[in-house]
Amino acid sequence: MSIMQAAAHIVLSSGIECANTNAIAKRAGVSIGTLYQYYTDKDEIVADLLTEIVEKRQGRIRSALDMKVLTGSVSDSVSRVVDAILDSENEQDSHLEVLLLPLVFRLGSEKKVVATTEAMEGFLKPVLKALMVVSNPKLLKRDLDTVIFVLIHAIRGVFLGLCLPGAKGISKKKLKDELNHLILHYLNYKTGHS
Amino acid sequence: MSIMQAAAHIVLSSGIECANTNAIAKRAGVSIGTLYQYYTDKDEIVADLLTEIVEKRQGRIRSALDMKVLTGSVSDSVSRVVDAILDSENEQDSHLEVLLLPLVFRLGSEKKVVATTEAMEGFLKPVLKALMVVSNPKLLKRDLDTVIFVLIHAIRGVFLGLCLPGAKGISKKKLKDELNHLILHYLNYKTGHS
Amino acid sequence: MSIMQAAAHIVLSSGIECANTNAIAKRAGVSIGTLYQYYTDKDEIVADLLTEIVEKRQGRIRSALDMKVLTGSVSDSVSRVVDAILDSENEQDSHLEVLLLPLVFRLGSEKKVVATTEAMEGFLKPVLKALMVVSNPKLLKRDLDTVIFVLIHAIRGVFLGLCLPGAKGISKKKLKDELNHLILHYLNYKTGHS
Amino acid sequence: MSIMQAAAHIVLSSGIECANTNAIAKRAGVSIGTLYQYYTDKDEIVADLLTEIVEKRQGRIRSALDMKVLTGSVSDSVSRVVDAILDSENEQDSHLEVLLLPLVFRLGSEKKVVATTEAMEGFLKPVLKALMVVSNPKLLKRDLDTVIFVLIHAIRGVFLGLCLPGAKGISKKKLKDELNHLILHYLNYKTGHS
DNA sequence: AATGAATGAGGTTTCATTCAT
DNA sequence: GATGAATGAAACCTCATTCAT
Repeated sequence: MSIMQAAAHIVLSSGIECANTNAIAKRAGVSIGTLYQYYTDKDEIVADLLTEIVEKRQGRIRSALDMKVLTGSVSDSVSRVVDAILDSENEQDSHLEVLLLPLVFRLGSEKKVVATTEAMEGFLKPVLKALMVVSNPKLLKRDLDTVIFVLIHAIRGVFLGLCLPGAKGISKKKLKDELNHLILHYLNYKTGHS
Repeated sequence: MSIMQAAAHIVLSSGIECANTNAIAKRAGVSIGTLYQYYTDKDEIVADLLTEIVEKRQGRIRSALDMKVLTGSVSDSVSRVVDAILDSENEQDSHLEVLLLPLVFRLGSEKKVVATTEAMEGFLKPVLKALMVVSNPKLLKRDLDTVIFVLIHAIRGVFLGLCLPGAKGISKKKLKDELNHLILHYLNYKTGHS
Repeated sequence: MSIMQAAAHIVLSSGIECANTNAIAKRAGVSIGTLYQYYTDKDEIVADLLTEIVEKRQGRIRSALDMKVLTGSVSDSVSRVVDAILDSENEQDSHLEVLLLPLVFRLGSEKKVVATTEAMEGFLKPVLKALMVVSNPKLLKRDLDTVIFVLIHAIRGVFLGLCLPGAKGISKKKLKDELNHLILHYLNYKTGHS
Repeated sequence: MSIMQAAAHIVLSSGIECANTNAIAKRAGVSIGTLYQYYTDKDEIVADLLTEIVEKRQGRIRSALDMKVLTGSVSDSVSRVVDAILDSENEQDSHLEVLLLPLVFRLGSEKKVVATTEAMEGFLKPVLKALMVVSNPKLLKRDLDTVIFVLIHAIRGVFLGLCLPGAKGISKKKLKDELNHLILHYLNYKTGHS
């Protein structure tokens, strides 16, 4: 088991407070000395783990949109983005993300951290902006930055909410439908259900 | 300065990692012994701080809705809730909430923690449900629990997003407008702008 | 409840580690300040408690022997001493004594401590010595101090052993018989059973 | 100096209250961190120290009896046991035992503690029982468990008494003689002196 | 490269004791 | 006398990190 996997496993199964470097090394089956040859310090392990998760999701979103933005309808694009955000190859990645979030605030800015928010925002912003401007001229009357801020954080809130205790009974399929609904209506499009 | 205020101040100005019991006691101008006469352990300090913030907001929301839900229009109710959530007597409360959130996961459930999510959810859920059912029969065709889940976490996401670095340029007024817009359109109401 | 009783109660019911001054004061229904007006420090509380127990037992032994040593037989005297040691007005005194013993070693010698051993030894020694010399001339050939040392610590060992977990099934009556037997045979007297 | 030796040394020279983990580590010439890599907590140090002492004595008693119980006389067996209990390779072990005894009551039962009493009792009980039954049929009329209880705690009392302040003038040789005397007479055997 | 024993700064918590009211 | 909030020295223990092998 890699050091990264070991860290993820411990955080998920025992909580952040158990994820100390000695425990991670032990679980990874390497010595603590070896761990420190691959990572300069603990922060780097956390940062890398977070980065990995975020980049995985980013990749999914990117490939969901590639080449199809211009050709498909806005509604299709939105649907693909929602799928890409809510589907996770590794089911536990988003849970991990919530658990690691705290540590982001501890990480010095000089560290190579791609904070999850910024990552999501940084990537989605231009895509959404383009999408919106092109396809719905009415939006130009509103403040685009604010619209995007609301959109991104609303999506993100729902996404992270999935990992909280209150999300037990929620069906993923229904959630995707509603999220599509939310986005499209917010952008003044019609959807199937209403 | 009270222990609670001292804890809040340190978390906000220096980060969670600096908020150790000695530092809190020092900042509060009391001895460490005194601190431990008021709080049984560090977790309780965090829990109480979080509870305080959450309850303050809950109070605002509650009084924003009291007596006016039935008489006013849905659009007015939503607007009042949004105002209550985004306005903060103490400007820094929401920032603090984001910083403390992580620790909720560490806190044993036996502690008197009103986790922020649950608190918001627990209180808003019935209000929103009533509001929706009464005023928009079309919603009955959708799954109400999922709708509410999306609504709450979307609002919450935007609310918490305000404290992240990316929110610098966002005007609160515009944000409120957009959030109202988001909610009402999601619930199939019309608003002024679109 | 007096401070002394409170201390005894806590030690017996919750162990020495729970018997701190604050807990004792609380249980006694007085403030910690009041406690410190009656006792100069914690050691004095322990010392007084121990002294109380020891003196109570000493009183029992003394009155058991008073006036009857010269008139009765050795066997009767021994029997009375054994009774006096093993019977306890307060059943829990000896248990308390074992639990407090540790603290004796902590107590500075300048404190008014009558250590249990010394107390028992100091009082029994002359009595036993007189008894022995008078009634069994053969003993003079042995080293009286050693004989008494063995006797006292053997009795004391059995007495304290009563409070240890292994003593559950032991009947007090049988124990007294055997202890009488032990002592008398050791001093070369005959008893009823053998 | 090993951690164990350091702990023993401090307890003997300065008392239990000075035997804190920092002092032990310092005396042992290791860091406090190292100490905690070998022992999970302070209780374990005490428990191990006690266990070590008890097992050392147990070993002596065991080897004193091995193979010779059946062939030799009862009087020889008793004499060997007494020697094994009172002789100590390390002169200070029994003193240490008395000082540590108190702490046994504090130690959770889940700890690997072989409490001295139980250890002594657990081992001596069957040996003594066998010895008695085989060699003195008269004893069967008495309650064997009580007899053994008295014997063990009497021996133990004398043994531990050796470490108390009152034992200064006692010669070990004379003491052994008297203890043999005590035991054999208690079991209705005759010895040389009387 | 890999190891893991050793480190020690620093965190949390306890509790005997004081002293202003 | 009585009170009890406040004190702070000192205990226990953790864990990120180093470095000799």
